[in-house]
Order: sequence, then structure tokens, then C-alpha cells
Amino acid sequence: MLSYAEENYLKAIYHLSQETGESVSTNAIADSLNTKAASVTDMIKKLSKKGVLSYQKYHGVTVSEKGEKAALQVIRKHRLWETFLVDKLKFNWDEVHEVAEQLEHINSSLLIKRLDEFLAYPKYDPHGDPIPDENGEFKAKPQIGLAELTVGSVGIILSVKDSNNSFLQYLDKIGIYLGAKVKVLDKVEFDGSSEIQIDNKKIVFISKEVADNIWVTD
Amino acid sequence: MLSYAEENYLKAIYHLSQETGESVSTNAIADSLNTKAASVTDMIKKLSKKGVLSYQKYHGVTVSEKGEKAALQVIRKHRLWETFLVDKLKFNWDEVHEVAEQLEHINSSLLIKRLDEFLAYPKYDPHGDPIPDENGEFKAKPQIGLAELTVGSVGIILSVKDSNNSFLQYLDKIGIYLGAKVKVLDKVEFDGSSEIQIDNKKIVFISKEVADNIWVTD
DNA sequence: AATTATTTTTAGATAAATCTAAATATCCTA
DNA sequence: TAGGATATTTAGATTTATCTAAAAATAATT
Repeated sequence: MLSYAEENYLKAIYHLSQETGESVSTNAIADSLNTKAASVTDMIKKLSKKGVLSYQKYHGVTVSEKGEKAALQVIRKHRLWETFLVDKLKFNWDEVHEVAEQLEHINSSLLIKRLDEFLAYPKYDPHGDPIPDENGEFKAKPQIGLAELTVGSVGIILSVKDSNNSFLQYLDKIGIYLGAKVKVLDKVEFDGSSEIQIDNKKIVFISKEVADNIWVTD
Repeated sequence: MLSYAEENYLKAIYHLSQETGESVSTNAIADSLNTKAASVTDMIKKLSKKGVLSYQKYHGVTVSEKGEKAALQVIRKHRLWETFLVDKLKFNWDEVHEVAEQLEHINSSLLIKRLDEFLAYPKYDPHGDPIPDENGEFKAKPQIGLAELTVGSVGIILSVKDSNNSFLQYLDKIGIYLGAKVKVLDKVEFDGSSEIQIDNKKIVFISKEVADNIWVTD
């Protein structure tokens, strides 16, 4: 059984290890959780003693099989709750994260089973990220970055890479949402920015930074 | 802002003070929370410093106005979640308590506003207890104990006094549920037990202890 | 390769929530 | 009302999660 804080560390470390594919450094963990390196050292010792991380002094940590299972269950709960908040309680996609951060630690297997059922077994959360099943299995949609679409081609918005609130609010404002059909009308060589048409209607300009942050169908 | 533990203490103390109407003793609190008296002393010092309790050494505590407001908001969240679990997730009324104990501490006013809306502003929880509104206002249904019904009279099951799981499971088993119409067919002088007909159909015998634990319409 | 810079760990403290054991206050009863 | 029984508080520890500052290890650079 993991504590609230332990679950948060494990989840963060799992995400970091997915991003980099390598062992995760103490400082990277400290940054992502807004804590100090010393606190991280203490915690990773505890988590490796519990068998969810493997840790070599001065050389970072990797997530064990057992740790991955546990992390995926937390992520499952997080994404189910986000789905609940958006689908049932009419939250915007930029309002769900903080609340789901709390809800993901509620401990009740019956609750999650029933919630999943109530939501009709969703496969993806409101940001397009896959929801692991009870066994931790999930499948990401085949996807490429919006920035890689060539002029004239079309894609469906699938998810965002970094789902921080101000970015999501910006997308909302310009009219980009999950499932929107986007067509690349033009691209500027100089700065990589592009002109995009949403649902054959609204035309917007987005920077390369924004396009790089959006996944579309391949 | 109250911590998880502080909220639990405050809620328990509020309930105890409602039951007795007097100041609440250290031991009574310790019993109801399964902790030790020494822990309670520490906590009530902290809570009275925060202004939610008033405390006189060796003479117990009372809940302040500010404390009552805070306690009622926790109770509001608890009962809204219980309603959600039963109405939407198909929990049985004996399965909701432990989960609601966790959910009641989730901190998000938007969440509670939307949950209330989603549940269509319920006035009573699955055990028949009133749900306080955003201002802490609530009204209990006029009610008497089932044991006080005279032979031949009829009542509607409104709520239970002590909603511990084994009691609720017992009620389920014999067919008593919230909203059921009950008619008292007979009462035994000797031990106070009675013969009850549920919904003009099933006839069951219940002890005085059980009847004392059930509220019906007056 | 030697030195500097960076990262990580250790040592020692702190705050929250809990406990046991001892001290003290209040209650009750003979 | 005096003294024992009960209730409450204090003192001192423990666990968890944090921190700062110092020490140690690793990485980078000239």
C-alpha cells in the first residue's frame, strides 16, 4: 500500500521515465514535483525499499514492473475522474487537473469499477490520453504532431502533449478542441508557424510551439 | 483551511455535540474516532486556536459558529457523495460510508457545486439524513421512532439513527428500505418486539432495538 | 588530468499526527 | 469531606514528509 505522497512520486517518476526512456535523475523529479532534491532522495529510498523503483546511488531510478503496475492504476483513476468531470459534471478540459489530482488517491476498487461502468468504459480521457484498464493495458492512438502535417493535408485533433491550463485555455479561445478536423492551409518557412482551418470554417494562425504541442491522427 | 485530520475531528465533535446537546468530553471524542485521549487533547488545542472550537481545560469542548459552518460543509460533501454513490454508481446503502469518508475531504467548490447540480439538488441522503446547503441550512423531516408507532398505524421509513453496516445489511435482508411503507400489526408487551408488514406484503418480526433505530414519518 | 561546476546524498531540524506512561485534575462515594 | 476512581493533560517518543546546509560524488571544461 502506497501513501498519498508515495503515489504522487511514483506517478511523476513513471511519466518522466516514459518521456526520456532512461533512468530518472533526482533533480528531474524534484523539479516536476516542486520539491527539493534532498526530499526526493529520501522518498526514492523508501520507494525502492518497497520494490516499486530500482535505485543506484548517484545514478537515478527506474520504475520496476511492480511500480509500473501501481503507477498505471493511479493514472487510470486520474483519467477516469477527468472523464467524469468533463462528461458528467461539465467541467472544461482546463479545469479538471487539480481536482483529479486529489480524486486519483481515493482508495476503493468498487468505486473505480462502478465509475468505469458509469462512464461506459472510456478508452481515452478528455485530453485524448489513453485510460489503462484494470490490468494496466492501454493503447495510444496512432498519431503525429500537428507541426508535421504538410500543407493541404487534414487531421483530427487527438490529444495535447503538455496539457497545462493556460495552453488548454488558449486552444479553447481559438476554437481548437478534441475531435476537431484541422486542415493546414499554409506554412511559414521562416518561423514554422502555420495557417489552420478548423472544421472547414474558422481559420487561425498558430506558432510552431503550439503546433508541436498538438497530436493529430496519422 | 483545515487538514484532513482536523476536518475529521471537527465533524465527529459536531455530531457528538448534536447528540448530547452539551459540551463534548475528550474521551467521547477519542472513542468515536478510535484514538487516544492524549491525541484528542492535542488536536482540540489546535482546533480551538483556529477558532472552530471553544475549549476549557478538563471541561470539554463546544463547537463555535465558525466551526459549525465548517463541519456542515464537510457533512454536506459527505452526504452529496453518498447520494452520488447510491443514485449514480448503484452502491448499496451499506457500501457508501467508507468511500464517502474519503471523498468528503476533496477540496473544490466547483466540484461540489456541479455535483449538487448533477444530482438535481437532493435534500436527503440515502440514509434519509438531510443535506445542508451551501450556507449550512438544512431541515430534518418530522419523524418519530418506529418503536413509538401504535398497533395498526402506518409510517414511511425515513432514516436510520445508527447507520452501521451490519444494521443496514440486516434491514436489506428483511426487506426494509428507505421509503418503504410499514404497518405495525402487533407488539409484544414483554420485550417490545413487533410484527411489521412492509408495503402491504411481507411480514417480519423485529426486536425493540431494531425498531428504536428506525425513524418513520410522523 | 586537474580543477571547477553541478548533482546528489547525508546530517540535522521542523511540523503534523499519533502513541505510551506519568502527572494532575475532577468526580463520586463511603 | 476525604480518598479512591475516573478523566484529562503533560511529557517525551515515533513516523511521515518535508526542509536547509554541508559533504561527497559525478560531470564538464580548460
